[in-house]
Amino acid sequence: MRLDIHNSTVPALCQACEARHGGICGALEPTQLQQLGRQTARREVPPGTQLIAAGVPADGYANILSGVVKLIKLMPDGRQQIVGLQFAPDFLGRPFAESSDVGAEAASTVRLCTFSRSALEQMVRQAPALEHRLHRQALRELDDARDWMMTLGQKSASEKVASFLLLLAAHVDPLTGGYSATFDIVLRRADIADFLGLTIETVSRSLSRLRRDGTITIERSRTVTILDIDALEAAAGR
Amino acid sequence: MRLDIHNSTVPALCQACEARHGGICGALEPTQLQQLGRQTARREVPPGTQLIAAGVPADGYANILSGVVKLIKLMPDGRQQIVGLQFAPDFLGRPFAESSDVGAEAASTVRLCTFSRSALEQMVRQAPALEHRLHRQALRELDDARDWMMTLGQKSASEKVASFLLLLAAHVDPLTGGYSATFDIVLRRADIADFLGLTIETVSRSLSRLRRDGTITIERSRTVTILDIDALEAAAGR
DNA sequence: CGGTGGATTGAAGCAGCTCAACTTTTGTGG
DNA sequence: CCACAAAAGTTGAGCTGCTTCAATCCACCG
Repeated sequence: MRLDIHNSTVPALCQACEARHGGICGALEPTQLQQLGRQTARREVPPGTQLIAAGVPADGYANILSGVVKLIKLMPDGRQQIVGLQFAPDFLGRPFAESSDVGAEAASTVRLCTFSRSALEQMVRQAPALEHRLHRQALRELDDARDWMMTLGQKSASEKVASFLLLLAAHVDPLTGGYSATFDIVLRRADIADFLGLTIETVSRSLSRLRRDGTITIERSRTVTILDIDALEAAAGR
Repeated sequence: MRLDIHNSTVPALCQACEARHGGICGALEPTQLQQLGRQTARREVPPGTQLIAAGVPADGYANILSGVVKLIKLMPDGRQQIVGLQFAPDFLGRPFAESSDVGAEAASTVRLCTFSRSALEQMVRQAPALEHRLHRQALRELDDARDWMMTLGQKSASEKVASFLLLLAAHVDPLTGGYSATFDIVLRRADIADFLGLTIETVSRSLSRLRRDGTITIERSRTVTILDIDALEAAAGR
């Protein structure tokens, strides 16, 4: 594997790009990567940065190279729901629409490979496989969204929190396929609450209970170690 | 509009097909429709028919010609969440996957235009615009799913029920773009409860309150008339 | 008619929310 | 490195909205 990664015709940026194989760029030929490479810019943003504003025409798209991005929906009265988390090497943005009704915000320090709407459209025209990749990611996100609907609609508070920890454990490390035993909760308690449809107090109580039960440990409110993965899965309701 | 609908090169089936323009087949040329037409079968199924079983390799795909289809996710302990409703002229099925982890069940009498996996794949190869249509529908469903996550996670019971009525009013009539003033709730109370993450009793109480407030009327527990659309939207939390 | 499945209504219990006090962590300046 | 302030998280106590359990009502159909 990775035989072609040192091919000199692949742009230097893309050679080292973590999104190269898992993300949408894996659909591109070296010459196409070169072309796209000329139109991309790397960006590193601090936590809290607004990446896409809901309802506002977006300036472009991006691949996530590292970090976690929150997708947020807002109600007129200020209530908010986090409708998804995105990790490397996900594609970020809403194709075929002027604007999206979900906002995107960096939950951690996030590194991005950004490009314009027209650059993407140009690449799609030249490489139909690219639209296929985008399509597959959309379907994967749809599956994820429906999974989470199950969590939001049917699970109890403690099941929700356990499910959230499993979600993080499965995604924070883009390289490994399975669960990470130790990882950082990059979200604040308020964000977790908005993701789970709970209050910060209930989230905190549920985490404390998991710790008291010996299922996990938590250091400085951020670093989680899973001590008993079976117990955690059971606590998540499956 | 509809100038080409009587073109004799379009298969008779498709000429009258309600899914023709709004659905994915709108992406096809008459000759392609002819070709697909030879590989499709119409089917009419009664309420309750299992159309797609979760986790089981699906035999094929379909367009919904009329009726309502429930998308259902199940937990090991039997709890279930309806993760979406599909109306004419939606495409039904999960492209690019052997099986889906959501099941599909007819909520009303449903008329379908069915075709095999290979027929679809063949058409996609010949008409890239078809994949584009499928992609757009996936993105629309993703938007819908995220909208509903907001409802599930943040709204109160009565807001959920009002949101559900607005959803139905906007979709039961595939022809009009806006809300229908009068429509049938095709789902049973138990289904509504599974869609909203509530119990049947709470759904019933919320409906009764909307009726008592003069916002809607309900005949024989099934036919709803919206008397005050503004009040209903306000009750839905927007 | 009577019977059956679905819907409504009532009363009591409890899971998660609200309000409030306290603790831990983080950031800043001496 | 410590002192201090601000922000974030935890814990407790009481309250409330939804669920649970149970009785009744209603539409439909042989």
